[in-house]
Amino acid sequence: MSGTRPARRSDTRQRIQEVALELFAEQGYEKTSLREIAERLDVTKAALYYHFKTKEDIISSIFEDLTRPVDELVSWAQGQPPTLATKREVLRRYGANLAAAQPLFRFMHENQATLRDLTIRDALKERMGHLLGLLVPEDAPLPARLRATTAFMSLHAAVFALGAFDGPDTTLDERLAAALEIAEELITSAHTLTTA
Amino acid sequence: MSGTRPARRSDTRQRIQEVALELFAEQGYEKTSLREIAERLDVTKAALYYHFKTKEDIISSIFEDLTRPVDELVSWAQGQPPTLATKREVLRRYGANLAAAQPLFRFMHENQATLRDLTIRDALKERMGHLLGLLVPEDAPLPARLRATTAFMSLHAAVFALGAFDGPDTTLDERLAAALEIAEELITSAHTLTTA
Amino acid sequence: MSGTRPARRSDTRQRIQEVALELFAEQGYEKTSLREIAERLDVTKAALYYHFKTKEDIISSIFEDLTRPVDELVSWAQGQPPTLATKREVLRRYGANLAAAQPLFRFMHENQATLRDLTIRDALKERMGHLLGLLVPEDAPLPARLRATTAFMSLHAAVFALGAFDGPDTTLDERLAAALEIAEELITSAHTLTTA
Amino acid sequence: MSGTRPARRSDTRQRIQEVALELFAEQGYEKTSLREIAERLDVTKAALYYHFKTKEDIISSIFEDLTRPVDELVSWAQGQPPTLATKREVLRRYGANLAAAQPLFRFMHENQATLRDLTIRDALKERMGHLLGLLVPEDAPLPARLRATTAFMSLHAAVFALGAFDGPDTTLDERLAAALEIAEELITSAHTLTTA
DNA sequence: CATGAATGAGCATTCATTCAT
DNA sequence: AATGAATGAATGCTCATTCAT
Repeated sequence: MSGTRPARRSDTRQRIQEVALELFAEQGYEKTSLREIAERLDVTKAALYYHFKTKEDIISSIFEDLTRPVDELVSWAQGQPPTLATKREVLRRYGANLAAAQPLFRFMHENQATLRDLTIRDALKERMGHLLGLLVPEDAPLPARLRATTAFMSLHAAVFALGAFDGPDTTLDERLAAALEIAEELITSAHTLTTA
Repeated sequence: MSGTRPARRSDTRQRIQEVALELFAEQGYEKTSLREIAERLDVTKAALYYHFKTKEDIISSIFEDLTRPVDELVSWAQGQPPTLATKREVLRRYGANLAAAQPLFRFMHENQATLRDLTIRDALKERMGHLLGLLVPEDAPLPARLRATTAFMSLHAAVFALGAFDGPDTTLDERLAAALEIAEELITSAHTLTTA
Repeated sequence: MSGTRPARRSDTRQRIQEVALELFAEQGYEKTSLREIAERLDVTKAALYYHFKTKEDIISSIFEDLTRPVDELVSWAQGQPPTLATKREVLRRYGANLAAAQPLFRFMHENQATLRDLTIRDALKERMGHLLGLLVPEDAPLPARLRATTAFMSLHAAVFALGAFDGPDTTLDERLAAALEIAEELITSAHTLTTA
Repeated sequence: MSGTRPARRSDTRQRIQEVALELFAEQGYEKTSLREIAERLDVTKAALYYHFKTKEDIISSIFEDLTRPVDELVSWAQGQPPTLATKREVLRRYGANLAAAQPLFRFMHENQATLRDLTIRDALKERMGHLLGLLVPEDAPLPARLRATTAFMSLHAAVFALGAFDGPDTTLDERLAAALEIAEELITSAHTLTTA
C-alpha cells in the first residue's frame, strides 16, 4: 500500500514475481514474454534466469507462495468436525482468500488451457479436490457434489465480476456477501442431501 | 434451403474449422500453430490462408457459426413472456446447446485471457449479457443477478466436468440433469426476489 | 496505320498493363504483388497468368510497348546530320516522350536496383547508349560525354520533380521548358568541345 | 595478457552495417533478406535482432552514420557567406563525400521506390532541400533552382558511372573532375540569375 | 548479481506460380 | 477467358534459453 518505500536491495526475486503475476493475469501466460517482464523491471532477461530456472518456474513459485492460505484452510478444516457450521466457515474463508489473492486466482481462472501442461495443474486439481472434500464426501451423490462445486463457482463469479457485474455499481464486498449467501444455501442443501 | 444454389464449396474450409476448434480447445489458441492445423489436415499452411485471412479469422468464423444457436435462443426467449416457465426453458435449452457445442464453449471457458484481445471478446460479452437479461432484469438487485449468473455456471461446471467429476462414474446427461435442478432452484429464488 | 493485322487482344491484357505500371511506379516492382494488381482489376491472380507468363513478363511487355517512341526517336535521328539543330531536336523530343510516358520512366528511374536482374536491363542500357550517341560520339572526350549525360538528367530532374520541386507552384510544362534550356546549353558546349 | 586492449566489445554491430549496406547496394533493399546478411556474417538471424530492432532499423542506422558528413557540410556552409566561392566549395566537398560514401549513395539512388515508405525518406528529402538551399535561395526562379539540382545530378552521374561510363577507360577522379567543371558552370549561371 | 551477446526453433504471413475445370 | 484451390519457398520477427564475463 505504501507507495514510496525505498527500493531494497535483493528483493528482486519478489519483484519479479509481482510483475510477472500482474502481467500473466493481465495478458495471459503465453502472451507475456520474459522480455516484457524484464523491461518492466528494468533488468535484462538474463537476470530473470539468475532467480528462476525457467519461465514455468516463475509461475510455479508464485503459485506455491500464494496458494499456501488455501492449504492452511484445508488443514484447519480437516481438524474440525464436518458440521454445517464448519462448511460455512470454509466458504467464508475461501471467499476472503479469493479476494486477497485475486490476481493469482484470476490468472488460474482465465488460463486453464495453459495450465493444462504446466506441472502446476495437478497440484491445483488435487487442492480443489481437497477443498471440495471439505464440503461434501467424495462418495456423495452427484447432486450434492455439484452443489458444492457450484457454491465455489458462485464465489468466483462474484470476485471476478463475471456475468453482468462490470459496472462500478457494485463493490467487491457487496458481491462477496451476496455470493456467500448463495453458497450457503447450496451447501446447506448439499449437507442435507448427504447426511439424510 | 434457400432458392439460390450456393456455390459448391470445397469442404476444406469446414474441415479447417473442425480441426482448428478441436486443437484450440485441446491446447489453447496461442499454443496451437497453423502448422499443426495444416499438418493434421494434410495440406500446407498456405492453404489455410486461401480460406481464412488470418489465424484470428479462423476462430472468429467458428465462433460465428457455432454461436448462432445461442442467438436464436435469445431471440426466441425475447418473444416469450418472462415467466418462470420461460426461464426454465431457457436454462434447459442453454444446457443442451452447451453440450452440443461443447468444444467451442470449453475453448471460450479456458481461453479467456486469449479472447481478451481477440475482437470476438466484445460480441461474446454482449451475448452473455443478453442471456442473463432473459433470466433477470438488468436493474435487478445484486443477489438476483448473481443467482442467475450462478445458474449458468452450474451448467458449465456440469458440462465441462469441473470440480471432481473427472471419473467415468458420471455421464454428461446425469450431470446436466443434476445441474439443471440446481439452476432451476437458483432461478426460482431469483425470480421471486425480482417479482416480489 | 500499323501494318500488322489488327490483333484482337482482349482489353484485359491492356488493363493489366495499365494497372500494373501504375502500381509499379507508385510502390516499386517488388512491393507490388500480383494479388494487388488482380484485386484492383477485380479478376483473380490466375487470370493474370492467362495473359502473361510471369510477373517479369508483365513489366517487360510494358517496357516494350512504351519504349518504342524512344526507338523511333533514335531511328529518326540516325537519319539526320549530326548538327547542333538535330541534337536540340533530340532533346526536345526526348523530353516530350518523358512527359508522355512518365510512369514508365519514373518506374525505371526509381527501380534501378530491381531492373538490375530483370532482363530488360540490358535493352535499357543499350538504348540509353544509342541515345547518348546521338548527342556525342562514343569516342568523345569525357567532358563532352558527361555534358550530354547531364543534359538528359536535367530533363529527368524536371519531369520527375526531383530536388525541391514538389510544391504545386510549378507545372510540368514550365519545368520542362526550363530544363530544355539547360540541356541545350550543355549540349551546345559539348558540341563545341567535340567538333572543335 | 595485454591489459591495454579494451574489453573486446563485439564489433558485430558494425559488421552487420557493412555487410548489409554492401548487399542493399548490390541487390536492393527488399531483395536482400536478413537470412542472407546473417549467413554472410556467419551468425543467426536472431543475432541481427539483438543489435537492431527491425530491418528498417539497420538501413536507418547506416543512413544516420554515413550521412553525417553531409550534415556537417550543410552546417559549415551555413556559417559562410553565400558567395560563388562558397558554392563551389560546397559542390567540391559534396562530390568528395559522394565518392567516399558511394555505396550508401548508390543505394539511395537506386532504391528510391523503396525509400518511399521507409521513414528515412523524409529526413533525406529535407537534407537534399538544405543542400539545395546552399546553392540557391528557396524562392529563386525555377531556372536557377533547376540549374542547382542539375549540378548535383552531374556529380551523381559521374560518381555512379551512369550513362556510358562503364568501361575501365575512365577513373573516378577524372569523372569527378569533369563533373565539377560542369557543376560549376551551372552554379555560376544560377548564381548570376539569382543575384542579378 | 547481473549483463552482453548470441542461438535454435518456431511463428504468422505473403508471394509467384500451377493446374484441373 | 478465367477461376478455385492449392503449393513450396521464403520472409521478417519473437521467444525461451544459455553462458562467458
